[in-house]
Amino acid sequence: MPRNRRPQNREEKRDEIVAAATELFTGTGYDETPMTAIAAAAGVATNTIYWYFKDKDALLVAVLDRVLAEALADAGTRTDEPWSDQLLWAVERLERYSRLVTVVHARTAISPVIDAWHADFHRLAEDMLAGGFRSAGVPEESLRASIQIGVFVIEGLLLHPGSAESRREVIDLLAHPGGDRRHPPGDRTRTRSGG
Amino acid sequence: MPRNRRPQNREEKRDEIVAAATELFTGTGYDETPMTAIAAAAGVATNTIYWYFKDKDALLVAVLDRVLAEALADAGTRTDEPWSDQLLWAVERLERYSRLVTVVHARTAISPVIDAWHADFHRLAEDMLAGGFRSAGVPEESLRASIQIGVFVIEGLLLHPGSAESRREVIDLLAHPGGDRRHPPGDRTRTRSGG
DNA sequence: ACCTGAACACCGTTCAAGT
DNA sequence: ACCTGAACACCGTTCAAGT
Repeated sequence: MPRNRRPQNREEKRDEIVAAATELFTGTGYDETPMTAIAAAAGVATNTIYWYFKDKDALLVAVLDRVLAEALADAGTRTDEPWSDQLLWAVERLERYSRLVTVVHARTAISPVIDAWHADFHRLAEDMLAGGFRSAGVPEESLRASIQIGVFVIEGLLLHPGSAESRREVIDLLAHPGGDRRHPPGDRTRTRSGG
Repeated sequence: MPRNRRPQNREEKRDEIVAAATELFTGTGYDETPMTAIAAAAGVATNTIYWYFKDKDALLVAVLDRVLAEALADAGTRTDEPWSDQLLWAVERLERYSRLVTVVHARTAISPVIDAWHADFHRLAEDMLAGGFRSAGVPEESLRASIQIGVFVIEGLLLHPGSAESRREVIDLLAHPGGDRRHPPGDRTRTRSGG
């Protein structure tokens, strides 16, 4: 009996469970998918899931990690595009996970693992936004607030999926708060300064 | 037997149930409070709640209506203050309901009543923000996007309660996106807008 | 180590029965 | 019309028992 056959199967079966949970959590919803459904989709007995994961929240964390890693890998190929295009792409890329966004917020209040993941994710998002805003010329004094607004706007767009047009409008305004540097929808002068 | 004694008691008991649910939903959480706890707090049998409300979601809607009506009544006394102060006040006033905000988002996907309430609420918030942004001199062309950003930022502040300082920063930047009209960091005196 | 059938505790909701 | 005790269906999790 080879020593390392089991461990390999273990990885595979774990992945199958996470894959099934990802599909069900994003498509049907976390509260709406019983553990029995995940088990059935993965082809194991319900309680087998508890061999691989402490509880349903731990499984959710595995799903979140998986989904985030994929998205980051995709994003890696786009770092040379303009700032607002990257933002727009990220929002559209993540929109399919809007149910995960809401459930993370809902469970943050009660599940320490989800809370920790949520905090980590915010740190990551803030770091990425900091780079973008700096490159867009946002002054250092308003950088922190701009980042916060950026995070909230992105979350908002994910939570309330709307038309492509309004998405573009919102991202443009977010990425170039001064009003300049905008790609002209039909060129226009910007109305700045108090009056 | 007086004809109208019963209806009066009915109102009262309904109110007691809603009051108990409000306290428990905001303090403990929606998913975390069983119907039995609400019934116990209101002094009725569990299934009596179902005489007054179709189901738990309908009770949640009653809670939301109650809480929103109170907040709007409070807000009515503040309409003469400057725009960004009103915004800040609203956020701080609503912060105690952050658990309601998350549960509304979570249940919007599955409960038609909650979905309808949520849509109504967004319309209301957008109307109020439209007035504020217009008075702050936001140009008509970027008004729609500004309103959306405003809604997202307010929701974000409610979902992620932070320090008073960062709250103020974010609201200031949101209310005066041009960058002018801001109170200088050291100085506490407010530059009254409009002039 | 890995997997399972059966049971447990809990919860939203319903029902038949009372006044 | 209003209220209730008891039951039902469902779900996350655990346990004792298997390999």
